[in-house]
Amino acid sequence: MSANSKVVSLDGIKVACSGCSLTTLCLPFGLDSEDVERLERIIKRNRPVHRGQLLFSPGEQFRSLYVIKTGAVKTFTQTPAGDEHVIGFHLPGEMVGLDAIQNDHHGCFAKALETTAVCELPFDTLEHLSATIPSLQHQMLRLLSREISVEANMISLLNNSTAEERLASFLLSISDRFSRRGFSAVDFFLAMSRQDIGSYLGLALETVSRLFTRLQDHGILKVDRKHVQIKDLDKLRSMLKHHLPCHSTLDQPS
Amino acid sequence: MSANSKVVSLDGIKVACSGCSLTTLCLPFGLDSEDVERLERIIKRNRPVHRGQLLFSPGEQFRSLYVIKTGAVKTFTQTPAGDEHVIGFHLPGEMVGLDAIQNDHHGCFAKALETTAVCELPFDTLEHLSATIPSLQHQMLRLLSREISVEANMISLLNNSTAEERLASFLLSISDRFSRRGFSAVDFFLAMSRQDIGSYLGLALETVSRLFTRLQDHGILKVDRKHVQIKDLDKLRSMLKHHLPCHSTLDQPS
DNA sequence: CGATAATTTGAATTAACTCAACTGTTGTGG
DNA sequence: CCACAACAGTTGAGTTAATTCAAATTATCG
Repeated sequence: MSANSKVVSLDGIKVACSGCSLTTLCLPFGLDSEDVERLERIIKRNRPVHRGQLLFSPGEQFRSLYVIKTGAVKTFTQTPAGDEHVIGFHLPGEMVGLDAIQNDHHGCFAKALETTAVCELPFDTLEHLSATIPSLQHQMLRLLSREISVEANMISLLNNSTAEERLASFLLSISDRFSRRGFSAVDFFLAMSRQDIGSYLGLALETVSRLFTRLQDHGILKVDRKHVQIKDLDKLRSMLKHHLPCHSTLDQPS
Repeated sequence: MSANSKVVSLDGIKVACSGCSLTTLCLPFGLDSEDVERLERIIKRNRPVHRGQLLFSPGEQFRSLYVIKTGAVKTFTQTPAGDEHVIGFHLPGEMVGLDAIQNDHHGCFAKALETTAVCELPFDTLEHLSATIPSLQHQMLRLLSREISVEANMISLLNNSTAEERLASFLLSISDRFSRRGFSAVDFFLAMSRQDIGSYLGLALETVSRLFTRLQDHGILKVDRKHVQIKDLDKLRSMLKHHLPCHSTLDQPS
């Protein structure tokens, strides 16, 4: 609502992708330093988004893609009754808003789960730049394609897995994404509530809670509210080895 | 396996997007006639794919995207135990293989459900062409983005709907896609088996069968094996009005 | 025409859900 | 700074939608 007038000082400040720890996980991947510089120039630095604040809402005109720099964001829809349906969680290095390219309008909410810094990429400018930087165009297509693969995997998980396998898969995904960022793969804080996890995995929040307890009883996890420690990563992994596809396309770098 | 040597006569034959009834549903949408001509020149005409034949398999090098011209294709993965997990069904005007851009390798099988004609788009050439035709680049991004939206909708469906709502949604999707192609929205043949539908919707094949019977008993459908007639479209639609998101992004043209 | 595969239908089972009560945590205003 | 309200999480008990297993029936294809 309120305009950016109070933070003009931040506007136009050059964003340094080149110095960013996310550079190999993010859009600049595969670009040479000159092209990264051209990309940097179109990125808007935004003021941090605080817990509970929205990046965008359904129906809003699509102008920009957002890359999470720090923090965490959930995307979700809402029913007329007011129930939230969580679509996904977005961690540093991950892009939000890709579904809106389709028809120029956002189709979901994006809400910060904690204080979050984002890079804003005005899409029309990004598209123009893509046409002149082949590796950027390629990287854009890869990112979209990757999102399709990730979602296809999610569909497969929802179709073919028990509640326990879903939670195991979720925790391994979070673990993997944290570890790529250089954080611990076995000790982290979840930014989202049990309700959010349940909504995302198609489970009742009570089921999620019970599963955390059960995994802790089995010595696989140590759970203290949002603080999760994986005590037996191999056992957690073995929980979803069963009906996994032969050729898994996931877990490819960048 | 066998090379194209027996059908060289078909190779290099110009594919006429301009005369194709799918042109407004397909990649050429939004391109002017000159650009459509440039696109046509890179499309390979392939010999028809017969029922049961594969377009590609997991692990195979990604070279081309495919657009279904006529017929139907299912994409699926396979577990070590040999169980199929259906990811999606692809009807005329729809593209297959978008998930493989990500890492240059296919991650699933694509199998013809009936005799199917496809347009093959060599991806590296398509990418080069995109860089010089802004509207083609835009259309590519839109197509990928659309796929993301469709999959997000599927995730929401699997997370929040009963078996009955899933089947209703599936039938309405098929109906919609047929009607866009100029075919009847209320009278069509399903190319896929009950097993395939069940796998796609995360249901046991017996459940799918029972639901068809129940919808027929309620006067909503007339089902004779693969032949489905929708007798009460409004009632079918009302079955999934309940926990639908407020702002649905789906059902946008092209 | 016969064999194999696909579909339908029935009966019993179960994983996850809903409802409900309770506990612990967090943040806010007096 | 504490009290209390609102929220988030845990645990228990009973219910149910969809499953699995089983059997019968109907297509389809060589």
